[in-house]
Amino acid sequence: MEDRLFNRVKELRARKGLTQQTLAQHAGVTRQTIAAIEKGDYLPSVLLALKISDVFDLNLEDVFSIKKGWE
Amino acid sequence: MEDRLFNRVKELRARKGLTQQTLAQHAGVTRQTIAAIEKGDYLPSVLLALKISDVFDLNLEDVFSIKKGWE
DNA sequence: ACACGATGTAAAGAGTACTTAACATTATAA
DNA sequence: TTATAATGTTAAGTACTCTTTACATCGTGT
Repeated sequence: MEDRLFNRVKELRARKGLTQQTLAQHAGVTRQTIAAIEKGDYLPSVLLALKISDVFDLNLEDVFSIKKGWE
Repeated sequence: MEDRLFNRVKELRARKGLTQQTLAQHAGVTRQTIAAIEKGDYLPSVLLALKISDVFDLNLEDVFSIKKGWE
């Protein structure tokens, strides 16, 4: 049993017309960090996930969600 | 400007009558990890924060929240 | 053709989340 | 007293988040 985390950062960012750069600045991280999260390279910390959700004016659960799966 | 994260894990766990051990099992981590989070030693990942919130049947924001500060 | 903004991607290093293992204290119960 | 469950705490090690630097591609505009 392995849980994965899905996020809608790329979609929501595009919907708001934000560049990776500006989202990164608002969240206090680098552009590469945003790119890596969108790509699914790794999961953000709670702090960063909360900041990103703040930028989108959404609850964290609306941006990041657990998908339970097997193996 | 430095942001900190506060959590109500210890309070909510006590309210539910859960031990660190059982909460840890439900969240898929060790007892020491729960203890460290309650103590404020470090911040959990989003995945773990979501799992813990799940155990309490609460939104993540009701368990973990950013406190913005200066210096 | 040339420049520029946005994105994709990769690698090295710093810092941190989490595990495992250990030992200690306290409270409750047999 | 002896045992057992719950918690506090620490240390070493592994895995991962995030930064910095760098180079490449694509699309738009001049």
